[in-house]
Amino acid sequence: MTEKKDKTIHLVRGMKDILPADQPWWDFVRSRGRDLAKSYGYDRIDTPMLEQTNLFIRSVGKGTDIVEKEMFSFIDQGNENVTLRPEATAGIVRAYIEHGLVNQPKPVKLFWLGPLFRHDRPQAGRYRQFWQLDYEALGDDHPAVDAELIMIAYGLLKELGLSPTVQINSIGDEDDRERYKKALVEYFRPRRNQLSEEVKKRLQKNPLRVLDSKEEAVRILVQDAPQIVDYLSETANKHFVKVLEHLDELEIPYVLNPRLVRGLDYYNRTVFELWSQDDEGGQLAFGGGGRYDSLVEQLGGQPTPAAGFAIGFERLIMKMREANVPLPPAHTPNIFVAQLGEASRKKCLKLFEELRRAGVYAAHALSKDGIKQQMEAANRLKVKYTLIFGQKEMLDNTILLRDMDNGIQETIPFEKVVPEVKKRLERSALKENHSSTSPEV
RNA sequence: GUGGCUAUAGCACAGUGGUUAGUGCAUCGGUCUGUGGCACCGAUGACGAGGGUUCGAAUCCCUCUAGCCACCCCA
Repeated sequence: MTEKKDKTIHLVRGMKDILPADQPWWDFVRSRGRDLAKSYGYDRIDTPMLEQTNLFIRSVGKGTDIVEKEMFSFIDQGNENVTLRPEATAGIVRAYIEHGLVNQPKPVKLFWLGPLFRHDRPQAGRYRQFWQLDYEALGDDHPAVDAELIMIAYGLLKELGLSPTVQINSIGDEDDRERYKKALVEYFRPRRNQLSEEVKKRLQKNPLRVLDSKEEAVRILVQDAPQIVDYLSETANKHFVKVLEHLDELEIPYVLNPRLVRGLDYYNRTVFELWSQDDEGGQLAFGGGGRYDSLVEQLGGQPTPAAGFAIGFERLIMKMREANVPLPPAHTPNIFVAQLGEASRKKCLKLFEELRRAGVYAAHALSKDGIKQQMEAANRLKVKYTLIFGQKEMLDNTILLRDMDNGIQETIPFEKVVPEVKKRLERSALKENHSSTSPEV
């Protein structure tokens, strides 16, 4: 507890600032997500960060790690047990029920985007506050819905410059899963001594999760274990086949992964994940989703089939950076207003504002005195033109327009500066569109 | 939640018991109150925190904190 350092306030563990330099990546992902939502007819919905704790216990599932040890939960001043949302679907479904969205034409397609909270151990690409975007389609049990969601998720990642693999499986309906779980437990019973305590516990609590264990011994055993696809009812099986047929038609490559299960209890039938191929062969999930046909009813709504997926921002952006994915061109100022002397400074702030109102993206450095420093600033901003307004120009009622590429300067009447600048910028923008073949950076 | 590794300016690094902790980039200023990219000069700014060993600690030891890696899990 010393004087200086310990008073420094710092980031809470697992939290992250998204600095101006990071924003282009985030903007890119967010805007692509939003654009796609629009073009597929998914309407934006926002839900609060804080929900009743029970919402997640009832949806995500009591036995899951998320609920058991990762939720930021607390009792508020009104003695209510609340939780910072650890995932998005539960809140969306709650809103769907609470506001009667059930009365809208089906499927009700929703797009969601925001921060989530899980008290996990932080690691690269894993934070305690992290962002996801979600697409959810409620009220339609047709396999085409599943396929469309996969198409969107896959397409979004492709548009962001990545090449994901689609991992897909069906975990059937509840009866199917019950029969399968029994078979699985039976398969492992004679092999119990090869299992760690951890896996044994999981086998009891949530047998499906044994399938995606990373323990070498378990992985080997799992290879010969019964597969859930063999336990699907006829309807569930048909559903799955139709989803796959759609994907074939769409020419979306996928990997049938009989060991794919998801960490939340509410899923049934189709489950899928989108993986990046890591150099070392390790897999990293960008996101995933699936059907959750009983969740709405479970949370007190009418029986409503539904499906959705979520994609996490942090890993996505991490991989995009690694892959040097080109970002859309940044919106930067294209003209700089430089002044010399007190009187000119006053005029220049006004001029800057007039340019802005006329739709010209201008910049200035009014606090600087030297012309040199202002030119430096203009250069750094990579503006096309710099306007120079000093004593001489003020007397003549003119202004200098300097082309920053070739250094050519022209004197133009002060009153005409705004339309003149506009005209020139428009002309050079046109020229660039015609000549430039690659939209760099 | 478990185990391991790491922690030096905004960033990338050097310094492994001995003056005032260096370098590059970045930032600010000067050479140069009328012109940017170059050059030169200068300035700002750091040993994660606390304790211990020692004449002396960025360096060795302990504790805490944080990050990273592998688990766990997931996004």
